[in-house]
Amino acid sequence: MARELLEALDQAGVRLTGPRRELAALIARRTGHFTAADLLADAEQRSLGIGRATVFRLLELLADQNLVERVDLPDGRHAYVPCEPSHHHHLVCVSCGAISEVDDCGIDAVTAEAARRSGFEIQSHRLELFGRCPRCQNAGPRQ
Amino acid sequence: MARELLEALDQAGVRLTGPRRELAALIARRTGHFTAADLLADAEQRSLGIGRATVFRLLELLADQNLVERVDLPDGRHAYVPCEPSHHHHLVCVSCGAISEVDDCGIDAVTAEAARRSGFEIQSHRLELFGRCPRCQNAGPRQ
DNA sequence: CTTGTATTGAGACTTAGTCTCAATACTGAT
DNA sequence: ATCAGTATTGAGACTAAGTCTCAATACAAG
Repeated sequence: MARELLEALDQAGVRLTGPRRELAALIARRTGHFTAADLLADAEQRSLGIGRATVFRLLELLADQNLVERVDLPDGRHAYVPCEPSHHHHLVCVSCGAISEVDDCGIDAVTAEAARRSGFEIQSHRLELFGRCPRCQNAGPRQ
Repeated sequence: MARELLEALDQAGVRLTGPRRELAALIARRTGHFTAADLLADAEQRSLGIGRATVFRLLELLADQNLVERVDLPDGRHAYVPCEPSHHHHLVCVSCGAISEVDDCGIDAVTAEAARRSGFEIQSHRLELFGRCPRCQNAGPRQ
């Protein structure tokens, strides 16, 4: 998966540098969502000597490329989720942080209806679903 | 509208203090969304001597009471929107910041379908729509 | 009025993110 | 292979966003 990220970056015409390869590997081995701080901590723990700015810069690059999506958690923090470049939405598990992707399955009708009612010209939308993944449901009763 | 906010706070059993009255008035005279920093700037401009902490504390109170909703702007900033306490979503004008509320109009079906496909037990969701309001559309071509 | 307690402002502190700049290291051309 | 030009880098200063503490204040119930 790190390979996919790197290939996509290559496609985008940016240099495949050491820090970028290392960060791609760190992102690949993460499960679920993570914050910039998480990634930074991973890098520091391994003494990779990667600066804060580099982490933010890479995340921005990946987000521009739609290889990673920014998610706003219910508590207001910003997290990132590695994902397919096509348009879709995320289901976020509030217990373990696992992420599942869902395609549009009907949202377009909702946005069209909202546009009709309000007169707005809708340019983009963001839908985030929060709940518990199947594993956490099995693992025990609601925390 | 400031009155409504204050009444609701009173209902909630908190004290109706000077700073809270003043901030409620400032919120009431705002149109569209605003950030904590905006409110703080309003207060400072009028030399109300209201501290930063007080502003954040009131916003949190209002959010708990669903009198104000937190919106994550596309650029990642956090904003607040005064609104009805019932569940609904917001249309945000990216030109002027105007806000329009839309009720669910079909989202529940979408979340139910997503739950069915993924196995998640969905607890909450957040939908934000971004575009241009009718006024900005008339005001001129896309910026 | 008085009194108990919620609320306050100040400002230190933490966390998130941006910016600058000289040093480094890719990469395509030779 | 090596070279040269330039994108990228890390360090750390900086800004912005938000939280926390604590002594002082002010609300509101009696």
